[in-house]
Amino acid sequence: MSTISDVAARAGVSTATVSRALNGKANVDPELAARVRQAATELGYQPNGPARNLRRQEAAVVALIISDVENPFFTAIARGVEDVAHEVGYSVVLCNSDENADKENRYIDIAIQERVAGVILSPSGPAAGVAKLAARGTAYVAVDRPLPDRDSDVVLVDTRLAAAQATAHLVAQGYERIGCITGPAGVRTADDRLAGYRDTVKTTKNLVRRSEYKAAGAHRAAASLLSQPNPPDALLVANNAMAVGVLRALQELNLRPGRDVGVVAFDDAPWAELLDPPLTVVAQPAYEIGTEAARLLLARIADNTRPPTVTTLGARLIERASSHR
Amino acid sequence: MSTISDVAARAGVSTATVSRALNGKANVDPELAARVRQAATELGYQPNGPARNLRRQEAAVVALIISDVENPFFTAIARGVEDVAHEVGYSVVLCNSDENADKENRYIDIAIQERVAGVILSPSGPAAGVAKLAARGTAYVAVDRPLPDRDSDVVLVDTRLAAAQATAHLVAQGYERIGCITGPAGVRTADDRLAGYRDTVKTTKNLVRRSEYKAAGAHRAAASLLSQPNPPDALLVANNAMAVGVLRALQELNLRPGRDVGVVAFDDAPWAELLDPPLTVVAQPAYEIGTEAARLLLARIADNTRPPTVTTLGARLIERASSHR
DNA sequence: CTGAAAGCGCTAACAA
DNA sequence: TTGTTAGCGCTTTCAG
Repeated sequence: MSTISDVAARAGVSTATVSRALNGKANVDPELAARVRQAATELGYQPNGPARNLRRQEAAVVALIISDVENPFFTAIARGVEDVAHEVGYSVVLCNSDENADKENRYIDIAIQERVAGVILSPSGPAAGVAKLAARGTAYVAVDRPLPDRDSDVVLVDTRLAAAQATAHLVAQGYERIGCITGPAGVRTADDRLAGYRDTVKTTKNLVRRSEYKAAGAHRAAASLLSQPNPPDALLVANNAMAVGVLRALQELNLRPGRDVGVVAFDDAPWAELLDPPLTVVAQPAYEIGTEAARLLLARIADNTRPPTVTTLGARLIERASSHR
Repeated sequence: MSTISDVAARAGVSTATVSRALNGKANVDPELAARVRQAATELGYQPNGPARNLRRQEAAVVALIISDVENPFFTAIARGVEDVAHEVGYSVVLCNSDENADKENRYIDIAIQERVAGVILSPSGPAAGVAKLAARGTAYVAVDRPLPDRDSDVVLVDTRLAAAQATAHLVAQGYERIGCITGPAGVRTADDRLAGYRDTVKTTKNLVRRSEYKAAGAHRAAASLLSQPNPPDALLVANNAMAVGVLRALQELNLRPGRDVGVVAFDDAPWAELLDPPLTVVAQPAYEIGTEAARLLLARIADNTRPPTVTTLGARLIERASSHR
């Protein structure tokens, strides 16, 4: 593995000149620069990242810590982040925290140790790790959920409003006992979606269930809700994975979405239209969350003293037949 | 940001001792070690990764370069890799090459520059970048597709056999003009799936289409196939995203899967069962591909002289109604 | 068992 | 414009 001094020797210049030439710094004689580049190519020179990062005290890398790699909502965010970061020469590393505070903290530690320039994360709860980022002055921004007890840049979706509108849509369609299946208490998006639902239907009845943001939990929740003496005739479901569980429960009970039980779920998916009946969804602007978060992070890397901002994006109800009688 | 010398000073020992204590090396007085750990905690010491990696000439990180973060097949692989790597103290960084040779090469360069211990990748073609890994002696293993012109450890699925079996299943169900929609020529999985199809149905008719491994391309392909004078009565579809496009085309033409056109697609998905009729699929053992690849990579990191191995896993046909008349 | 010190490869003062 | 040189923070001989 050749080093900068090999290149310098071959080009007949000093290592400083090689460094300057290869990093496109001004004030290098074009002819020397050419010689340096040639020597570098001939040797197959690859700069030593750790050495560079050690010297610069920072790596041109941003870490993106998301709570579920298998959730298309988060992977779409990842694309948004990547596209913006790459434009300005940053690499993105994706870390999967799996909704698990330990893993999240572990990845935050790694990010700190590797001296990444910044971190974007979807916090899985009141994360102790984030305090470390703040303490070290590492730039970070939260997406999808705000950080409790901490103000930072954050990019959110107005999910409470979206939930309220989705519920209103079900009301408008003539459903009368609307239930809600949402995520765990304490997870902000789960609480907000429930709050939006309650903004629209004031009900004291037992029409709400919570579970993990997963299909299995939602399946149980739906089964329990629908087997009650006085079951709901419509359901607001708080994410995509949960929708799968709910729809499966409906199938098992021989209930047809739309006709028997109106269904609206958060997050659009390519297959939502393929269902019979097609699934009504609240589409969140995931890609834009990513691009916006990346832009904020870059701005904060450049200047960590700027006041924290809250960016709220809107969601869009896409009406399909699962919410029509 | 405190350094190892801060810790050393506070514990009243040398930096060498701190290093030894914190890295769990033998031969450190337990009492000193305790003092060191305490000092480290009090200072919130986080080792400087770049410095450590520079010195060690290697980072305890493996890079996973996949061709599509939004494809559940690859994210399942990612989980497999993570689970194995974490067990032995390696971190995993996920890079999304987007089926794009430039991005892939770029990520390979980054992996080399950052001196990662190894690379797992799903090659998007004859990648020049891989030669650099080999030249540098960085361990790597290919998943899903072998590397042309290069023998390395590789973890594959016997996708040709699986395609042949899936096609045979369609034949057994009484379909008589079976078509195939597969990925781009030159992509090994696409070619293999087509070959498996041809192993079963010897046809000279115009029943094959290729497109990107995406919904849009498959949609066009299906539309073109089905609007022929003598259209197919069944379709083998080479991946999950494509299945979405094909099913959409069927919907538009008012053709019902199973009854009108038999459909089998590669890759299972949680929503496959929700469709009406449910989708018959060839389920690939994605998670196991990941765990196996990680194990091979670890072995190769330990000993790069071992002969390359080819691991082939089987796929499983899951029969559902879309392939029943 | 512990400490002193060299040096990994690079960049950025500082000099020339 | 170019070169010389001093570290960045860590691990690891080598002495003690």
